[in-house]
Amino acid sequence: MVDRTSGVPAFRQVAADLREKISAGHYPAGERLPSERELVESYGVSRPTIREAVNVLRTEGIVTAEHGRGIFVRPPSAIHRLSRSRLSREARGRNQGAFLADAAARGFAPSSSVKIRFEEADQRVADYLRIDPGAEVTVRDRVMRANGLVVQLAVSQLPRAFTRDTAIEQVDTGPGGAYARLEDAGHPIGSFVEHVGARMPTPDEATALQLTGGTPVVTITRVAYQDDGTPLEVNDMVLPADRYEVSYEWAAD
Amino acid sequence: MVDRTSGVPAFRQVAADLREKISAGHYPAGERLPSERELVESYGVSRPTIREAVNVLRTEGIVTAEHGRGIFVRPPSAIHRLSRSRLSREARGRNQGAFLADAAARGFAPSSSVKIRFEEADQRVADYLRIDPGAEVTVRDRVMRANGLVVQLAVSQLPRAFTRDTAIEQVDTGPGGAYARLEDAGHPIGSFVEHVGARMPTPDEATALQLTGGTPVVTITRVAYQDDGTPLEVNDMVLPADRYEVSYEWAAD
DNA sequence: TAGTGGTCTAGACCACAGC
DNA sequence: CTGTGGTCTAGACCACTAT
Repeated sequence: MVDRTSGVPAFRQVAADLREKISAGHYPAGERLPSERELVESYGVSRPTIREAVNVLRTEGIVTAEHGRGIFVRPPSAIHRLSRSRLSREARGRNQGAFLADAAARGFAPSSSVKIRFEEADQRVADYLRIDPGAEVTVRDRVMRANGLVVQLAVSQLPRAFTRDTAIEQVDTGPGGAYARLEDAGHPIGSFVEHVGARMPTPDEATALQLTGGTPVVTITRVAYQDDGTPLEVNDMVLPADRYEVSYEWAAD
Repeated sequence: MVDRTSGVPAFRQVAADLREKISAGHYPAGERLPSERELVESYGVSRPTIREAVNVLRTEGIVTAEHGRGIFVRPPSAIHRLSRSRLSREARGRNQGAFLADAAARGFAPSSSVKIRFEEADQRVADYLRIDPGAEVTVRDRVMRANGLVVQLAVSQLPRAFTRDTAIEQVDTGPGGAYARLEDAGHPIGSFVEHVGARMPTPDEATALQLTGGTPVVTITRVAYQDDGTPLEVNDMVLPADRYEVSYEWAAD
């Protein structure tokens, strides 16, 4: 029931009550909540009010609604842990790059599709790569899946001058991935910088990543540098925040 | 106007149309949108439908609603850039710790409030610190502000054995901050690990950080290790995703 | 005081899931 | 077929902002 004198909106009281019941284990993970019409009865408010309360919990990522089935408590997602060691030369030597290294370490079935195109660099990419805006870049647009589920989007851009006549311009970059091909072509990787942020997904990203409710995405922009400091690649990654944790470690200085 | 035959819900059509007008510059950043009642007229739908469309944009962080004033296009936020150099010994030598180093670098007026308490470590913290659950930890609960605006929450926990009789148990830890005091006490910092993720804020966090609409938070769990590998501190930070970008750089290996 | 967003009602019909 | 969530209407009243 709802306290009409408290000044707190009814839908917030309902949301708070359901949130508390969920965290107290009254509705365990995976469990179905009472139907909206049952909640209308038990809280004594109208259905739009119940729906607004449920929307609060959906935006918080606590529940998901399934059309025709009900409202379910969202189980915690399996977390992919990424650490910088995924980019080590040693990992490249063993297999085909960062994503496959993660798959091997965590035992999921990886698959990915790649589209390759050639474009003129926009201002932002040109700044990262220290080339002129409009210079030609090779764009590798990747969708990565784990057990069929899309888990990562990545758009990698490299100056075309570094990729011509290499397998980087092919769908299959071969063992060790694009970084191994850069090294083959006389561009030894010297260092990486990753810029990490988070935001709400665009509608396109939400569709591609099958994001329900209020799940944010983690964005990582990685820049790979040659050992003389020349930028070789900028890679924009988008990951569902509920399925990833990224770790970095370093020695104090 | 809305196409009733397309199968796309009316509120999504309205949201998509407004989104497009905003990104096309028809409504520039900071601009007020037409009022809900005006939108009712121009799209030919009911007010709840308009409100649902506006809620989509609010969840995406594109607009904010201000009671009694209107709906406004959200300007991009000033970004705080954090890099690992904020934790260098050299930065500690210059001032009073990571947050003040950021303030000095970026020229905002920093302020913070600290609450100190002593607790028994929970399982998660005990795992990080490699101590027994229930062992006493010193908890430093900090709220950090830039020009008066809350920009960061941080809860730092250290085994009490390392903090007894040090300024870490005081509100003011002195020059160089808690890490400098640990080093004074014979615990030289050897390395750091940071685990980065993102999620929607809890209601409490949304209030504390004054988050409107669908702004996610970036979470960073930092563990500081002594040079012999002993964990010294675990620090859970919560930052508004629209105001922060965190960077890490390292040499390829 | 007028205009704004915030909340809420009591319905209606549709689309999907599952028996 | 029944029950579920998804969408939508046409109002109503409240609280806040600005003039």
